[in-house]
Amino acid sequence: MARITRQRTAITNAFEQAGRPLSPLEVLDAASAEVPSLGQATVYRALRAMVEEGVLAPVELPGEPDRYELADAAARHHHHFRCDSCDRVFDVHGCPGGLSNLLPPGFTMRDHEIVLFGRCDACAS
Amino acid sequence: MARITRQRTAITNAFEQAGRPLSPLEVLDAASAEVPSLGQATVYRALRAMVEEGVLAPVELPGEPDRYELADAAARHHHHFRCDSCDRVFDVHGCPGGLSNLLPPGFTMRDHEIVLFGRCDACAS
DNA sequence: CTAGTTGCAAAGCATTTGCCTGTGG
DNA sequence: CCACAGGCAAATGCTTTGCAACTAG
Repeated sequence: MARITRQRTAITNAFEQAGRPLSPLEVLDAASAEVPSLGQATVYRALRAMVEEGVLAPVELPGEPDRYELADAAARHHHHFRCDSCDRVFDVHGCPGGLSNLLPPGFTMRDHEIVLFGRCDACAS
Repeated sequence: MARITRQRTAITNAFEQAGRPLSPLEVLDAASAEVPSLGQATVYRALRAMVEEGVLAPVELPGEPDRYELADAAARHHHHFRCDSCDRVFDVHGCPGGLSNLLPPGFTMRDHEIVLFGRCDACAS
């Protein structure tokens, strides 16, 4: 099982304080404040381990490095919004449904991903 | 303007014969049959140039290298399907709509992307 | 001709791995 | 104690770039 280390705690804290999906670099920045010696390899290893443990869920966006969010936030089916201006990613709840109607004949759908692009409230003004 | 070379022609042919979004590697494989000396750098440079010329449109999928498709195919609004088994990507026409209802207050939507995951007809059997 | 294109190999980035030291339990 | 975790640096994989040779128009 996973050991509870200073680094791991700092990474978990970063996610709890952010409340939105974070990239490995964002995690490194945030957690470095708490554990200055934190290395990038540790962040990547911890993120992967935490995904396997079910603590984090990966958020893969088009044309960008993967991000991660706390698994409990991911439990409710949701999608993502990426701000054109500040590049941050936010959760979007709800889902249009009816996507399986779009499938070509013979195709079966296992899952889907929806990403919205635009401006967040802070950047819209 | 772009010059018409053997390599460029081979790349264009690859897209026309495929009829679906191709990754740079898939392009290299397909076009190498026609121009064996084709190098990867040439493929990347040609793809970028063709996107700028408006001949190709980029298709960015979560967690994967970019793919490209012919711009005329991209002109009609559509989305993509990625097969879990063969990793190929297909176009999916249609769109559920109503996505702007999902936006949090104050957010504005410029565009959206939908990706379906599952099995294509060839792999479903 | 001659500017744009190609091919090769080296350079860049983000991410992963090797290896040895540190440490949680 | 000692196996797992961390830190550093080297390795990897995909994409880009530098540069000399090539070729379309």
